[in-house]
Amino acid sequence: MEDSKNFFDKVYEVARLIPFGRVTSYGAIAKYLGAARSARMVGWAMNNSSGKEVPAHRVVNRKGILTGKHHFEGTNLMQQLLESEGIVVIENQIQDFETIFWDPMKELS
DNA sequence: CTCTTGACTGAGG
DNA sequence: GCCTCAGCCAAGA
Repeated sequence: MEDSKNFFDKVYEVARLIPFGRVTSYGAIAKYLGAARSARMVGWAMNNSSGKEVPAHRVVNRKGILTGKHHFEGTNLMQQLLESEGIVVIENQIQDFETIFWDPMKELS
């Protein structure tokens, strides 16, 4: 957290700070890190985070769609993880997204 | 070095 | 609300 050697490391830390039953977007993380235009890099970091303890399933795109579910093992693993936290997911899209949305800019400011 | 791909986003029609 | 286009930057071929 302190060093923040790599952009990726920051992404991992923020992702780990996401509270239970909450979700955030790639852009929110990127913006919090000062790279608002680098949302793709957040996604790339998540891809590299495979095998780590990063709750990537809590990170979705700005629409609340599980765009990254394809990167998980099963076809519905990501959805199951979210549902396990009380999040309702229909057709790969999070319901009440705005309600459970966790903005690091507001929560961590 | 150049080109393509990608877990994205905002603006414009 | 939807679709399309452009910008963004890192990694791999």
